[in-house]
Amino acid sequence: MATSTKDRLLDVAERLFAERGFPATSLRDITSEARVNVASVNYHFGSKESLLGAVLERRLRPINERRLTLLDAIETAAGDHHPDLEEVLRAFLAPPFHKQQEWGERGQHFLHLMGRVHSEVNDEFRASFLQQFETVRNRFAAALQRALPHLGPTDIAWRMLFLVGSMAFTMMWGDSLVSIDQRAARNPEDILESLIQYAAAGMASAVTTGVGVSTSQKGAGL
Amino acid sequence: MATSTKDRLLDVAERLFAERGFPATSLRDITSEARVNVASVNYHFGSKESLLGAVLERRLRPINERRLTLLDAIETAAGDHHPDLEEVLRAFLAPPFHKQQEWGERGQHFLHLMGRVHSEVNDEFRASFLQQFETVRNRFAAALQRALPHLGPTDIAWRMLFLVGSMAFTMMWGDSLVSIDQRAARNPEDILESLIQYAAAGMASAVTTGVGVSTSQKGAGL
DNA sequence: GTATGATTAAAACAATCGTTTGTTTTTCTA
DNA sequence: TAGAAAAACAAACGATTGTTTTAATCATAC
Repeated sequence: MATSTKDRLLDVAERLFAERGFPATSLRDITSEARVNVASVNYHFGSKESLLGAVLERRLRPINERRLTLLDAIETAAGDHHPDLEEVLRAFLAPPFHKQQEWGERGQHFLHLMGRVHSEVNDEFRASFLQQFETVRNRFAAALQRALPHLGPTDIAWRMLFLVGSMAFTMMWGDSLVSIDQRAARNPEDILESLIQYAAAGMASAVTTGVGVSTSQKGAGL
Repeated sequence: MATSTKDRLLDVAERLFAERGFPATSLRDITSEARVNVASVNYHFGSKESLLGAVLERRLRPINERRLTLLDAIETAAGDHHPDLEEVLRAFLAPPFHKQQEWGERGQHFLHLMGRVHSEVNDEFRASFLQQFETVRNRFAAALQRALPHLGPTDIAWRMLFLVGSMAFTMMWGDSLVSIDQRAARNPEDILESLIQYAAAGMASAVTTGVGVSTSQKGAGL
C-alpha cells in the first residue's frame, strides 16, 4: 500500500481543516475523500479532536525543534554579547516558512490551518495545544530580552504578540493578497525577509508610552 | 419592553459567536439564552449567516465611518504635504479600540469576533464581508503610499497585512496575554499607542530585499 | 491449515443541526 | 372596537453530526 490509512487521514484532514475549518469539516467529508471507512478515525485516533491534535503535532514538532536548534546556535555564537535581533527573529520565523517549502502543497495547507487553530477550537484544546509552544515562547522571550535590553518584559510580551499576529496573517492571507493583486506576488524567501525586517524595526523601536506601570487598568487589558 | 427581540438576538449572538465561534454556536444556544423562540432568527434575519452579517454590520459601520472621517481630517490638514505616518496609522487603529471602550463589554466580544471572522466563514460570505472594507483599505493604502514614498505598492500591501495581523491578534489575544501574566496588564490606550509605534517603525523601515520584481515566484506567493 | 490479533466495513446509534410549518398572540391602525 | 399586520409560539421537518457496535477481512505466527 502506498500510504497507510492513518497517513491518508492525516493528509486529507489537514487539507480540509485548513480549507473549511475544524467545526465545519465533518468526519464523513474526510473519510470519503480519503476513501476509508468513517469508523477509522475513531479507531486510529480516538476522536475528531484527537485527529486534529495529531495533524498539528506532526508538523509542529519539527518546526519548533528547528527553531530551538537555530536559537541554540545563535546564543552559542553570541557568547556574552547580545544576540542580534534579526537573527533571533529569523530563527523564529524561518522554520515555518522553510518547512512549508519542504512540504510543498501540504505545507501550505498546514500554515493555513495554523492560523485557524488559534480561533476555532475550544479553550481546553487550545490550552493543551499552546503547551507545545511554551518552551519556544520562553526561550525566545528571553533571547529577545537580551537583544533588546532597553525594553521591559511587558513590552517584549506585547510585541511578541504583534509579531505572531503578523506571522499568522501572512501565513493565512498571503495567498489571498496575491490573488487580489497579482503584482503583490513574491517568492516565500522575500516574504520572510520582509516580515523579519518589519518585525525587527517594530521590535527595536523606542518606547514612549506606558513606561513602567500602566496608568488606569480599567477593564482586563484590551 | 427593555430591549427588542432583534436586539437581544444580536447581543447574544455577538457574544456566543465570539466565545465559541460561528459554526460551533447553534441557533438554539442563542435563542435559549436570549429567551426567544428558535424561529425568531429566521423570521427577523432570514438565516443564521445573515444574523452573523447583521452582528458584524452593526459594529463595523461606525468603526469604518470613523476611520474615514479621521483620515479625511488628516489629509485635509496635510494639504500638499505627506501625511504623517503615525497619524494615518492612528486613524486606522484607534476607532476599533475606542469604540470598544465606548461599547464596554459588548465591544470586547465584538473585537474577539472580528478576529475570528477572518477564518471561520466560507469564502462567499467572507468576500461579501470584506467588501465593507474595500473603501477603507483603498483609502488607507493610498494614504500610506503618500506617507511612505520610498516604498513600492507591493511593500505597502504586504506591510498592511502585517499591520492587520498585529491588530487582529491584539484584539483576540490581548486578554489571554494578560491572564497568563498579570504584569502585562495595560490600559487600552497604552496598548493602542504601543501598536501604533510598533507598526510605524515597521512600516517605515527601509526595504533591502525584493526591491522591484520578485526573483522566482515559484508557488503562488507564500 | 488454523488460530490470533489488527484493521476495515456496513449499519445503526442517539443527538443536534438549520429551517419550515401552521397557529396563536400581540400590536398597531382605521 | 373591528380588522389587519407583525411577532412569537410549539412542533416537526429532513438531514447531518460524532460515535459505537457488530461482523467481515486481513496479515502473521504457530
